[in-house]
Amino acid sequence: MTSEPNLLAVIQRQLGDLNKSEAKVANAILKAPEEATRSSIASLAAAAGVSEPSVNRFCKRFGATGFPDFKLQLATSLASGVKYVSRAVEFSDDINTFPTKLFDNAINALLTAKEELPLKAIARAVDQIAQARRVYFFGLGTSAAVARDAEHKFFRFNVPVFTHEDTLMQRMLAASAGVGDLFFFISHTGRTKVLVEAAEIARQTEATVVSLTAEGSPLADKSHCCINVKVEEDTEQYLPMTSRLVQLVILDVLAAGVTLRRGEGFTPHLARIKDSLKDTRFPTS
Amino acid sequence: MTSEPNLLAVIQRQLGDLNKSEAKVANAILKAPEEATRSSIASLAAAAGVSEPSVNRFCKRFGATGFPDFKLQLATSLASGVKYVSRAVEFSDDINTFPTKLFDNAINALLTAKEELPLKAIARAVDQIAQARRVYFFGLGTSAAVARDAEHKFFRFNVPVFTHEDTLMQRMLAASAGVGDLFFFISHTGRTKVLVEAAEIARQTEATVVSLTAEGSPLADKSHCCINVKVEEDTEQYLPMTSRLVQLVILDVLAAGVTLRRGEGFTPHLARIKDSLKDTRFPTS
DNA sequence: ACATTATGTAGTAAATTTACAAAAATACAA
DNA sequence: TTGTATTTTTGTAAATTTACTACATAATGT
Repeated sequence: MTSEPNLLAVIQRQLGDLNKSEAKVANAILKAPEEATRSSIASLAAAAGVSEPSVNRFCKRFGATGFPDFKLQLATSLASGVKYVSRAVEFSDDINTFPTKLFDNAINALLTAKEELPLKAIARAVDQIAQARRVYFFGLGTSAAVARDAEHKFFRFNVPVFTHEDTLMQRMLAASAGVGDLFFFISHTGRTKVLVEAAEIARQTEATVVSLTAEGSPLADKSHCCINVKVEEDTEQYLPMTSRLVQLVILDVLAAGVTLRRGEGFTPHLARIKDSLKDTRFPTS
Repeated sequence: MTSEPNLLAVIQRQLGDLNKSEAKVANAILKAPEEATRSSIASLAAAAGVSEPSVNRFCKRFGATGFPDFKLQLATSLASGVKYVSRAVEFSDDINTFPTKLFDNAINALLTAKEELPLKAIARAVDQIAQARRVYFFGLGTSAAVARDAEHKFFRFNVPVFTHEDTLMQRMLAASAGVGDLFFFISHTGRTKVLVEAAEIARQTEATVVSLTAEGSPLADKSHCCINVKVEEDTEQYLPMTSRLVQLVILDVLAAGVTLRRGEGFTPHLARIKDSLKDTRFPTS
């Protein structure tokens, strides 16, 4: 049972490839998914305006053994929380629809990423970060914000952490690197020239190069270790929204991995950092 | 249909109050719940060593209209039950468990946030951002990274956008603000003194103050419009992980809202920005 | 006009539910 | 205790609903 993260999303995506009566069934289900899980094949067929075998064929097309199995998958999919499915926000959307769409997209991206986590690469990156004497997080554009977030997270491990958005600084630091230095490149596409060049320069030193980017990209090729993020970003969308969320959570995973590596004795150190912020805040009333 | 949070737990609890054959059914289900959702009433009856009507009576006892309805509830319960339990990472976790935990926590946070989206506040913030002549995103620590991300997103709207991590710059900019300026403060706690003070200073001018922070916090009190984010961050955890994800998606929502406000004619402008990046990338092979 | 695909009809098999009867358990009096 | 009445539990068998299969017809494309 290859349970998809979201059956409704799959149906929505394939809408175009369906023939007439299958499309009718699809629309009936998308219109009232909850109800579909409680219907008999006869009532769903009536609701869609097709015959019962058409419904049955529809179910088999989507990998179910039959109608009851399909209902089960649908119910499971609905229970996971993401109800509505949208590719992109449309200009016809209003305040009641587009926020939900964006949240659903984000949730879907994380669900998908969770299924295909590159655990070996993650474990290896944790090793390398834990051993590093110095860690540089480099990214540009949206990924620069991710790098900044990583800096805030990782500096707590007593390892000097640096971030630079300045590409010249990135090159110079890469050029002067040595043993114990780790360069962590963050890029959605893995094709940004200046970043790939910086990775190339770093790679010519004794430093370690780790990247959080797309598999098979130029940046991935330059890295000792590449954490592959497969996020199908809607290309019509002009802003990389979901991929950076996945990147952030993967950095959380790396941070947690390093913490676990440090062992329980490290907890007081983290607590001390937290306490140091106490005086900068208004007390809770 | 008052679907219980976890049907298996309910069955377990009532085990003592059941009569012989019902108990047999209960045990069969508890032993292999997943399988039960896929069984027919005949096979489950056989597995439990009882007659088919006994299984049917069992189902009705637990609030279902019949066997199929029961299977549906069970499947729903199994699918959602696992996900809604967010657990902290333990020192006994290993590479196979803690990444999933962190992803589940992130997904849960987004699911919860989605349910309680403050749509009115969001709509209002979109209005205000769309009207602003200048927008400042201010945050500190982790929220500074969020602010940086927001900057990358919002500068595409032909509205001058600024971010500053420097608290003195934040104060000075706040002090010299005027009509048409919008200050957007990002803070998980809403209690960071320097940020609240900057908000207070901005508030004394003609500028608009919007915040993405906790309801009822000092920062929220200083704002014209507060987008309330209710994320129950694990207080034992030393890093605010999930709240910033929710903040980021809400900023995506605001950006999308502004785009929709700009109308369809604005799309070419966004495309132009995207195209401008083309030459900085290695072409896809 | 033929081949292919799509869809529906009707019959069949399977699954579920109901009605009812038998069996077991319980209560109570002698 | 023991036997009997009563209630509860359980199973059998039939009725009903539901889902599936085989085949025929319609639509589509070549």
